[in-house]
Amino acid sequence: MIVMNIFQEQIVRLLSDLVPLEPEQIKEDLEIPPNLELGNYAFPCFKLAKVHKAAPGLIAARLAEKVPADPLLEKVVANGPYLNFFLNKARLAQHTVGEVLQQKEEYGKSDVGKGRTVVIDFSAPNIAKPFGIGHLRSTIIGNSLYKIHAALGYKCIGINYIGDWGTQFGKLITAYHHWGDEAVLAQNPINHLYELYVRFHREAELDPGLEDGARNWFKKLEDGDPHAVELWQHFRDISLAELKRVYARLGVKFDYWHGESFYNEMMEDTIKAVEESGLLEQSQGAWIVSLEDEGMPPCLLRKQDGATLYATRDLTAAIYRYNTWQFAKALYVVGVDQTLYFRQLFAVLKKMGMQWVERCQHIPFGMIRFEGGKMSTRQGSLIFLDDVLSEAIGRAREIIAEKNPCLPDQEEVARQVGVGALIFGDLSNDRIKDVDFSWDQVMDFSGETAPYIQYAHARICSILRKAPAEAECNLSLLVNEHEYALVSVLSKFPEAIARAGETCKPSFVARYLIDVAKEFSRFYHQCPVLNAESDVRGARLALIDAVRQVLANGLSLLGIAAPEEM
RNA sequence: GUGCCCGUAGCUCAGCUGGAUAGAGUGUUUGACUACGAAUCAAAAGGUCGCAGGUUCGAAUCCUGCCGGGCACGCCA
Repeated sequence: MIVMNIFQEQIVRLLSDLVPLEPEQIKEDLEIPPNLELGNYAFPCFKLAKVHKAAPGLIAARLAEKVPADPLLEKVVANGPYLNFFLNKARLAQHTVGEVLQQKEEYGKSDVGKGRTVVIDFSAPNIAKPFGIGHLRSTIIGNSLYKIHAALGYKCIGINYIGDWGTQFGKLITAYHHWGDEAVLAQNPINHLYELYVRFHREAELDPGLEDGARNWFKKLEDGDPHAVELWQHFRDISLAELKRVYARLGVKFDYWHGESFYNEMMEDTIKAVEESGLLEQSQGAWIVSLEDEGMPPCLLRKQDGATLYATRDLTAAIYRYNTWQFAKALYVVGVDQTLYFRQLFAVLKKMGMQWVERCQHIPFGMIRFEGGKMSTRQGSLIFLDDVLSEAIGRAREIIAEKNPCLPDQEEVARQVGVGALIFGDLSNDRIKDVDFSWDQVMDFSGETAPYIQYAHARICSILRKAPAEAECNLSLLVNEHEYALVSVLSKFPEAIARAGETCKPSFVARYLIDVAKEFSRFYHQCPVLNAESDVRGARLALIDAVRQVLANGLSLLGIAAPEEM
């Protein structure tokens, strides 16, 4: 619990006068009961029971007697071994709704990261391959982490470390020489490159000589062979153009497009630095850094033919990034399958004396599989992101045509809803879990989904169009069961963001938004707003305006739009 | 083979870093559009939290072992 509101602070203050524990400890122990009927906060008395050698229930009962009356609290009661705090509902409503409406877009943010920079490496698709849904995960998790850290006050640097260098380009050049067609390439560049890539791997199984050809061409590329460079440049340009189109559809932006090739000129310096630290050794013709003492396989920096590897470039990139930004954190949003690789990379940096390696963190996520199998670009069993987006948007378009045919700007709203559903489907679960791609799930817009949250938002907007919230209203009227539940959940937004940032798990924000939308939907069905008696109506308008604001702020942290109508 | 990760309702998943009767969604059954948008709400039914030990006042959560699944393990990225 790194963020406390004034109510929590007051409870800690009151308790620290009564209990032989440090405020920090009380803060730690303070918990949220399973449901609101048990109160807003609870203090378990088990630890005190040991100190006082008395039953926890007895201690709770004694404490309940001693806690002085406080305007922020409605009551404090002992319930078994717990001391339960019920907040003053009127004060909670005034404070929470007032704060949201005053801070607007700023509500939920904090400044814990003030003055610190976080570098986020995400998306990083392999150019020369179509953008599959595998890269989607890195893209949307990274995008959300960017926004969450920004909300926590960090200066964020988003880098798209595109895979525009490496042996794969040797493969592509080789394949192009064998089966490439300039006309087809001009007409449908991405598809043609994909076909070449798949064909290369199919044929290479029968003819291992192709792999040698590929390694050769990559070596030539690194040595600056004009023909190789020209082809590489061409493949890179057309792939980049395609990528930008996909990012626009997704609504994702980067501060830097420093791909692997960006670091080419610096790589010799890196290898020299490794050598100077006495780490570089030759083994079976390749140049490596041994990590035997760490219980890991060695890290390869140069192949037998002298060409560089992924690790060489990543090492270079890390050093460049630290020298450029002096980051407080560097996050690598990359799949779990590369866990060992990152441990190796960080171990080498550490051996080189780069103390800042402690600030580097691999943010892993589970694999996407399709019908039980791992998706593989090589085998061509890839699902194209573009197709997934089109299907999701198409589904949204259909539903709009059916339910809201007069909606203006239908195409854009369909994009917001369809893409939102896709993003939310991914971010709402713990990123470490593998996901089974299913079209059913992509097409399902009911239940715990982005459209559910967007729908709540749109309904609020619809009410507010009929009667805008007014500045003057009596928020202390918001004390019935549903209003209270809604106010309580609104007050927890800052904590949800803080937790998401701390753990680098956007799912905490996603889950939180479901709670808010669900609580709003209940309220909506039980409590009339427009037809309520005048004072209550004013207060409820303010309440739903606050809900609208929190939903919009939260969706934006996930990279999801909040349309006013849908 | 070794290491890391995962295993909660038919299915997909939450479970706030050890606490109060294990929660949602989906699917099934049923009810609600003559109140502000039914992409909604309400209700029923559904679980030996993989198995076995251990630590603890207290374990889905921590430790150990086993079972099942995934991933990784030198010239790909």
